[in-house]
Amino acid sequence: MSARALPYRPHNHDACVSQALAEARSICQQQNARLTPTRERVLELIWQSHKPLGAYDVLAKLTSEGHSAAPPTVYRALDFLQQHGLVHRIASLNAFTGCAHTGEHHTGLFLICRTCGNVLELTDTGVSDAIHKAASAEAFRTEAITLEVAGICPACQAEQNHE
Amino acid sequence: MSARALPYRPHNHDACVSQALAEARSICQQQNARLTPTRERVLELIWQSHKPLGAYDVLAKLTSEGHSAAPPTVYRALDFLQQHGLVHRIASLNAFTGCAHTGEHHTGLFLICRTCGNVLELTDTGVSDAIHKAASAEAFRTEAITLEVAGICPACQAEQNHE
DNA sequence: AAAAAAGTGCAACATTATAACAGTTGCGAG
DNA sequence: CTCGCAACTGTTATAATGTTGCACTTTTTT
Ligand SMILES: [Zn+2]
Ligand SMILES: [Zn+2]
Ligand SMILES: [Zn+2]
Ligand SMILES: [Zn+2]
Repeated sequence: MSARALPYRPHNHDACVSQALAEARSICQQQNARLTPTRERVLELIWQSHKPLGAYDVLAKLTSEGHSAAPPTVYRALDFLQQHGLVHRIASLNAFTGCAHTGEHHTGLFLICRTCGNVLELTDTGVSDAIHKAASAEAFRTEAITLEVAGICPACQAEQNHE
Repeated sequence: MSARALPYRPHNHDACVSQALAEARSICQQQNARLTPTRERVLELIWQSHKPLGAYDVLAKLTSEGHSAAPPTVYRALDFLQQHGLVHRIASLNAFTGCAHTGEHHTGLFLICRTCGNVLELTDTGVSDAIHKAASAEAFRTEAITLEVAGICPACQAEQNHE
C-alpha cells in the first residue's frame, strides 16, 4: 500500500502550518477578507497539530500568551475562518480543525481516531455522489453534509498490536 | 416518483408512535433491558414528532407533567435509549430523534430540513459501502459514522414555489 | 432474607456558545 | 485631509448543553 497520510506518520508539521497560513493569506486576499492578527493567530493555534482544538482550548492558549481574550473573541475568529473555508467544525467533538483542502469547494469526510485524537480530512467523490444520490431519491435538496467517522487510525492499530 | 417518505406528508403519526413503543418493548425484552416508565415516557416524547428534541426540551415536558426531573434524569434515559438503538443523537443539532430502523444494526443517514426541522432517517448501503471503502483506503478502522445532511425537504421546497 | 446490581433524585458544577453594547480601527468619499 | 461608515474588537453577562458525585430506592440474584 502507499504511504500513510500525514497525520499518521512523523512529518515536518511546521510545513503543514506554514502552508496553511500561506494559503489562508492568499485566499483572504482573493476574497477581500481581512486576516487580522487575531484571526491569523487562531488559525495558527488550530493548526498546532492534527488534533481538533476546542474553542476554549484556543482561548486558553491566547490568554496564556497575554492576549486579553474572551469567548466571543475566539468564536468570532472561528466563524470567520469557517466562512472562508479555512477551518472545519467537528460536530461530534465540538472542536475545530484546520481545513486540509482549502479552496477546493469540497465536502469533507473526517476520520477521527478515538485513541490519539488525530483527524484526517478526505474528499471522496464516491462518497459524496452516493450521499447526493440517496438524498435526491427522497427529493431532498442537499445544502451541507456533516460526515465524521470515528475509529482507530493505522498508527494506533499498530501500537495496539505491539502490546 | 414513488410516495414521499412519512415525515414529508400528512400521516397518522400516532401509528408511528405506537409502533415505535411496541418495538422498543420488544427489543428491551429481547435484550433483557428494563424499559422503565421514565425511559418509556422519554422515548414517547422524542417520538412526538419527526423533529428532533433537545434534552432540555424533553426535560421541560417532563417537569410540566409534574415529573420531578433534573438534567441527569433525561440524559440517563437518553443514554439508555441510544445504547439500545431506540434513539439517535443528531450531533449537528444537539438533539435527539427516534430511530426509524430499530433492530436493523444500521448506519443512519439523516436528512435534516433547515426550514421545517423534520428529520428523515435513511439507510443506504451504497453510502455506507463508499464510506467504509474510503476509510479502508487510509487503513482506518471504522467504528461509528455520523452522517447528517442539512437542506430543504420536498414539502418545504413545494411551499417555497407557491410563494 | 441478604447481598448485589441497577435505577432514580438531587445538588452542584463543567463545558460550550451567544447576546448586547461600547469602543476602536481601517478606509473610502467628499 | 477628515469625516463618516462599516468592520472589527473588548468586555460583561448570560444562555444552552452536558456531567459528577452521592445518597437512596427498587429490582434481581443468591
Ligand atoms: Zn502536519
Ligand atoms: Zn490514532
Ligand atoms: Zn410519523
Ligand atoms: Zn422541511
